[in-house]
Amino acid sequence: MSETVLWWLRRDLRLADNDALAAALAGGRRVVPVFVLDPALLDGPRSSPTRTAFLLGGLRALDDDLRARGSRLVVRRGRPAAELARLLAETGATAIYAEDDHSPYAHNRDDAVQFDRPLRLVGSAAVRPPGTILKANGQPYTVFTPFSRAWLSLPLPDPTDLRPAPAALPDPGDVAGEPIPDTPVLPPAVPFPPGEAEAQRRLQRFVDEAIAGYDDTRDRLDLDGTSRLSPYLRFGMIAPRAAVVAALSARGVGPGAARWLNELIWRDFYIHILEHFPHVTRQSFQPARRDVVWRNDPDDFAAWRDGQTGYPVVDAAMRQMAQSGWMHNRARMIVASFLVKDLLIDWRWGEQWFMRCLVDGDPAANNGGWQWTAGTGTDAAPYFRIFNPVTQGRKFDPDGDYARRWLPELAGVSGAAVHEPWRLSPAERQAAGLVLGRDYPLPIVDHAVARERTLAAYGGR
DNA sequence: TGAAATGTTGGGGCG
DNA sequence: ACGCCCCAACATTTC
Repeated sequence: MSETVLWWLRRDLRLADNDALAAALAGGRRVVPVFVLDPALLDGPRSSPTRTAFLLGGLRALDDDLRARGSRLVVRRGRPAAELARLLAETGATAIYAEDDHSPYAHNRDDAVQFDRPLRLVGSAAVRPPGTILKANGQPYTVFTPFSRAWLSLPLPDPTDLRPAPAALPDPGDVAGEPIPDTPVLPPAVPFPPGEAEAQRRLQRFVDEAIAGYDDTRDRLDLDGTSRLSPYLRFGMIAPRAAVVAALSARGVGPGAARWLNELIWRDFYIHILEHFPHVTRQSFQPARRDVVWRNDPDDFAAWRDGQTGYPVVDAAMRQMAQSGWMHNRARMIVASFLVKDLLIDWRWGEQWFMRCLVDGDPAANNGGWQWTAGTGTDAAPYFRIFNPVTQGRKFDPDGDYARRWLPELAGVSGAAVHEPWRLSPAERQAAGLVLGRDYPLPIVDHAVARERTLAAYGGR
């Protein structure tokens, strides 16, 4: 019998362009594909039933893809190191192959895998793994623009660098596993069918239809101008390298492709930041910003969380996330600015709530985004950059369609006036069938007042 | 990957 | 014709 190895999947749920799979297969070995359901992740304080449901759907899709090629997915549950130890004993495997994963939790998890047979980390969840982009003095970048310049100066991938999915896979043999759980169920309102095939279709559709206009429409809340690939990138249902190749190939269509590539470089940037500065999960990247006196009013937090702040663009976005598991990136900045700078609530409260809701919730990107908004992070928005929720709504949802889509109680208010319902005349409110304070809240804070309060709290004056 | 306050300019109304 | 004022539009500064 030929040699056996384990292929341990974590966040690379795909067969195409999977370096770890290719390395496991080298030499014609028997490969046992393994996924370990890790209770520390699935039931932790930062877990999300929606994201778990998406993951389980991805496992099902992967299992189908494996079975179509003569293999199957072995699913176990427990502490990964313990389950892998059992699997090595049961299969006689001589090595474990996995794609490198870079969060602090991932490193601890992988460091616990210490056996007489090696864990070989091949490839990366980043396009360019941490450590490969450093300043001349060997230090990591902490500012995005020079980071991206260095990122782009390295050899760029092209289509020939992408490995096709193997047409056939070896039979993993008789290895015990548990059925893929059927709960939690992905709510029908979540518009992300899991799986590698869907991820590839979306990338293709985005490149064909939307990437040319991405530079103009990416910030529009009311349009479908983004790729909506984030959940798939989060779980590696598509290789980030494949997304980069697609962006590079589309450069001829206009500035949109370069802009989207820039977003993919931001993704790598925050993976690197988390790798080099793991303390950012617990506190501000910038020591000078650790002494902000947060108000942390629980009622304000509840209003924000539930989409009941009285600012329609904020509330629409929070309800979009609660119902669909996803939020437009512009809206993420708006609601984050509102929580941190209008309500003066610790950004970590918002960061955790996002992790509990988002299908694409990812520690690096989520932490980076929150610290950016809070003005506490690398290359962050300055403390005095405070979004005006009305201005943002009028600018990026100019007809009010996004607000009305998620706030049925405002359906009777037409146009951009929906962004400040408290300014409607009594006659207009009556015509819209709207009683403020009953159907929809009055603003929980006056933005102008809140802004002054935050400028003072951040030590501006 | 802001917004508000403040400053400047230039056209038009008007005495 | 001229100065004065108002104010919108734009630019700059400040938070």
